[in-house]
Amino acid sequence: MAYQRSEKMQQRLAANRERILGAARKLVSKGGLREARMGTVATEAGLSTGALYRYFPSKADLFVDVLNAAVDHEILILDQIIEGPGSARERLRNAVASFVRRALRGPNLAYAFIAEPTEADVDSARMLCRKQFGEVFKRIIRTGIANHEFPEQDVDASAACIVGAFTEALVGPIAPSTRGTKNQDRLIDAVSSFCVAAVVGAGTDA
Amino acid sequence: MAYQRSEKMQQRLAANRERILGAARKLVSKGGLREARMGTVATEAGLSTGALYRYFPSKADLFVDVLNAAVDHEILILDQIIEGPGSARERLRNAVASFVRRALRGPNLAYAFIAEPTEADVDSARMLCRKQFGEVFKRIIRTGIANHEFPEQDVDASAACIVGAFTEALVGPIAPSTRGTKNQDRLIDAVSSFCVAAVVGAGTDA
DNA sequence: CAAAAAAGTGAAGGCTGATTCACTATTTTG
DNA sequence: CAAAATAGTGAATCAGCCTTCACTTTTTTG
Repeated sequence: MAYQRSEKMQQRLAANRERILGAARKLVSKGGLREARMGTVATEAGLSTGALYRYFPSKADLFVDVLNAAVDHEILILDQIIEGPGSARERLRNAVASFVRRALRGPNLAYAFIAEPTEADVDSARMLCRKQFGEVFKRIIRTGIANHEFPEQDVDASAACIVGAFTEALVGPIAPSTRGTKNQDRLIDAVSSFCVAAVVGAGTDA
Repeated sequence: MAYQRSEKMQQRLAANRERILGAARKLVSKGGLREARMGTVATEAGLSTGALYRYFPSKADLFVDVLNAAVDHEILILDQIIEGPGSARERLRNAVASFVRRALRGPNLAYAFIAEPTEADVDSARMLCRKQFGEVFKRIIRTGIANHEFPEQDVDASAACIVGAFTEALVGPIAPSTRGTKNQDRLIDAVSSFCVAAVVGAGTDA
């Protein structure tokens, strides 16, 4: 007769899977993808290397899962802000500020991912994630344009620029130093002001 | 007596070195760092793999040289614009537009480099390059602030945001498609407007 | 509880690609 | 031109890691 996993067994397996994901997440947020070896993940998760392959078909798959989970979480938060109350301008500002703040707080790692590449498979997933972030910002920009809070503009370009801007502004600060909270606040402010001003004033120039 | 290279020999060696660099550049701008193998570089340059190591101590060294050369070239161009005539605002706009335009034209590859990562050694060189670009933009922002063309702002943050913004806006377009020239012009315009507006309006919000 | 199934182990296998090196070819020297 | 020095060759070596697999342990079945 067919093998049937007991309740307890199921839970243990699920727990293992979580531990693997957690271990991978931890390693990435510490040393980046570059230093995340399968062997280390296994050890960290308290399993053998071979066991990992019972849960994930390949390294790329595992890390894409980690990436997606992290990003989904961030997107959710951004979405709440974007869909929430306030003027488009306020929401835009808050969304950017929130993202930057969370990134600086670390050890969140949507950022390690965003900033740093590896194998082709994971890399293309990363691209998609950036696009996802872009989508969120496009929505708020469109809203603002509809409102006449923002001038007409190339929504795709603006969204990409926003994502690029805060990403880049994070690259330096994120990895090594945890500069003082005061500086962090200043950075959050600078970056969000930059993005808001850009969107509010875009198309003004020509 | 000590061996002394003849004129002709020296030139041949120098030419080889150039051919190697050229081959490497070509391969990177085509397939990215990821696909640039030492063997291929050698073939492309008409030499054997071993020979490369007479000219460059390692793959990383070779590609860092390629990167730096490409970036220096771009920086030079940016510098001319930044130090040239016109209002700070115009110069800023032109600098961004020029960079984006050149990137879209390809096969320039400061971009392949900017967008795409690899080994730690090359990667850290890339970081430095980004910082260099940032420096250029800091200068023009400072100028504009001094002029009262731009409001007071966190110059470091703004410069980083600019570099991030146009970089990101390029990532999609750059690699696969050469979208029509019309679209390219539109993109160039959108990105530079974005950056100018951001700098002009930064600090306005709060 | 014995047999069957599934989970877990970790050393060995493989792959990719940089780097080396014993050797050959070319240049320079005297 | 012979000897010495340097340049060039490319197959073999080395290294890092992911992935596999023969085997052990645990769980489930009857």
